[in-house]
Amino acid sequence: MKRKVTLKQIAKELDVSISTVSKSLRNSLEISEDTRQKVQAFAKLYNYKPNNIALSLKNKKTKTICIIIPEIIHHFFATVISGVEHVANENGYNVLVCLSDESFDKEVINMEMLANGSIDGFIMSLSKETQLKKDFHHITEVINQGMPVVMFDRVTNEILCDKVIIDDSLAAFNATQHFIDKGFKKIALISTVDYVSVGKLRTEGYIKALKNSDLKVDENLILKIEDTENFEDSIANLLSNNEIDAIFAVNELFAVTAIKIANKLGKKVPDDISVIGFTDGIISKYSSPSITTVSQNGVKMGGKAAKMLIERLEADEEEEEQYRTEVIETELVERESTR
Amino acid sequence: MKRKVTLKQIAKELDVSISTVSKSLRNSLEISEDTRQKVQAFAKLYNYKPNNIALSLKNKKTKTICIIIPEIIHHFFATVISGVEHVANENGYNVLVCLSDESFDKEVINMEMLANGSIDGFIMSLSKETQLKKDFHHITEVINQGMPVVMFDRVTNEILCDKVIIDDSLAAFNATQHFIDKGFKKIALISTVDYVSVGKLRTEGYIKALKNSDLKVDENLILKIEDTENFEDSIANLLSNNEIDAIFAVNELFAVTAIKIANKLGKKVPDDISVIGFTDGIISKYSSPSITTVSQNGVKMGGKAAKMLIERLEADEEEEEQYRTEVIETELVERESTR
DNA sequence: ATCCGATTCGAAAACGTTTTCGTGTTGAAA
DNA sequence: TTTCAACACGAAAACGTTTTCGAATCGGAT
Repeated sequence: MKRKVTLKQIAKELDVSISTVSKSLRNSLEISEDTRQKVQAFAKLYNYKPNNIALSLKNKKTKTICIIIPEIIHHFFATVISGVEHVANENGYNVLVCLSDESFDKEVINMEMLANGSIDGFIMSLSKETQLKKDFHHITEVINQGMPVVMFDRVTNEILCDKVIIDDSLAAFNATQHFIDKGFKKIALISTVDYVSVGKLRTEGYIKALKNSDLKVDENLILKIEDTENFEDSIANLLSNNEIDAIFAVNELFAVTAIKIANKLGKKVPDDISVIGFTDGIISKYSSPSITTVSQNGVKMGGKAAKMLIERLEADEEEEEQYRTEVIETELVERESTR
Repeated sequence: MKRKVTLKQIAKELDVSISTVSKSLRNSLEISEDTRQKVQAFAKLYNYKPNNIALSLKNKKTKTICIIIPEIIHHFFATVISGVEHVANENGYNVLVCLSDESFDKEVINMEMLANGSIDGFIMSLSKETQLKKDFHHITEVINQGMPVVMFDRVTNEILCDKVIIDDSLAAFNATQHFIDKGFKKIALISTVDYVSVGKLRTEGYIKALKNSDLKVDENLILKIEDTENFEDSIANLLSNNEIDAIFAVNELFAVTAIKIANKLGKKVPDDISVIGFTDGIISKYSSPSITTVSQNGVKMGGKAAKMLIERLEADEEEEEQYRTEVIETELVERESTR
């Protein structure tokens, strides 16, 4: 086992100074051709690689960014990481992944733990608990220390920073409008409780579309699911309403579960009921019938977020103070669950 | 914006030495009660947190581990990360995620880039290309430098290190045996090409089960899918054989696709054909019919891998040279795709 | 007054870099 | 021979810690 070789060791071995070794390896003209060659050959032989930690300490840059997400088992978040990772890698950055598990405390601990020089910046999506508590002091603190933060998907207006979002309201509006255009009359909504920002926005879009077409907004057709809830029963209850001819669900899970329960209740999808989901993930693609869905391009979102963060990191120091909010386009992917 | 405060600044401000500040904060008895209080109060006021990079340099420990996986959009790998992250966090470690994208080069680059002090150890699953090339020099090199590596799932015998695997062969054997026990005669296999280690092992288990029950191994019932292939047609071709009454697929995707194609060909699952998949992921759970599958507990695998790595990191220096291979149990989860 | 032990603190090294600045040597020009 | 630039290299600081060791001060005991 040969330990990593350092500048000091090379210097000692070749009987020159550390500075000479360093300069030689960076091909400084200050050093004679002879010495440079000698040092470089020796370094190559011993497979010298500069110690990243030492460099980080010196440069005050770690070339590492951290992404904090509520859950990784969510396909959407996995795609976001993928996008972040690729853009980061292209720019010579590494990606530290932290999971908040939808917990406020874990989010805070993670941020505080890493804000001490370990990383250069954050990309994050708020945990449900944080959204519920509306306590963002940990984020403000980090930003005040001069560390850039980019929020995506689950964001808040209370923090000023770069953001990457989709227009949840518009996307929901379009999905609902799609139903309306096809002549559906009783369009149900399966959403989350309102403190989840995206759930709220999607609900708003749904309502706006209905109102826009002078359709009645029927509270009985709107189901808002609590996080801890066993939602199968709630959905079954909703679907016992035989008038419903279309369902807009704010995520994949709700959509596929609705289809499953509809089947159990003897209703065929899409013949008796049409279903549109949200988030174009694995489930929508591979369930049968495959599910028409609002596609939310996670890879693109992550890539954009990483790009914004890195640009800010490499900007000439506080030059552009302007924060931007990028909107990623969504698209309705039509599949078998609608007719 | 207030920048991070350092020991030096505190020392200057309070007109004591850096050492005194450091010791005070660590509550050393060497320092008088008075001074300690004063320093601690000041540090708290200015929200002092030691710089992690400086600590890493000093301690030669980063408290960061890296997990290299081929793909993150794979639900299984996402669950593994989840397991790794949680165990790591419990032990005060952070997790750096690297994606090889199934590419040998990216795997090598990632490892070389991080083996220079950035992290304390690796957890990894081989990329397909690496398995194909059988070139593991980058891994040996890292291990030779004294950096521990734990491999999981896609491992190789050519590297000596800790490993976490499932008994792929046994799991496939059991799945196939399950079919045999139920009286199925024409059991098809949808596998990957042999250089993917798990594909090969699962194929072996399938064959072993058949032979064990004196059933003929019919090459026409075995489909080995190339990575780049458009496999839908191949599966359709396989299923045109009307004798087939059961299918064992080595992953979720093959299983769900087989079901879809069977449906198109007018065959009902499970009435006409039973299907067992591999990897208990989202697809198996939420497709209809839901898919009977060999459950491979990714969270447990990741957790175990992280535990093994951390134990080795914190062992009293080269004490236990013994490498271990842990086998995570699999389990057949029966759902609607089998009768 | 002297000595000794305890108490309290600071200087400095160490981790591995990069970079600035200074210094010594060489050669050629005066 | 002197002078000066060019050349080649080294010392040291800096990044932010921790820790070892030495030193100063003080009180009490002799």
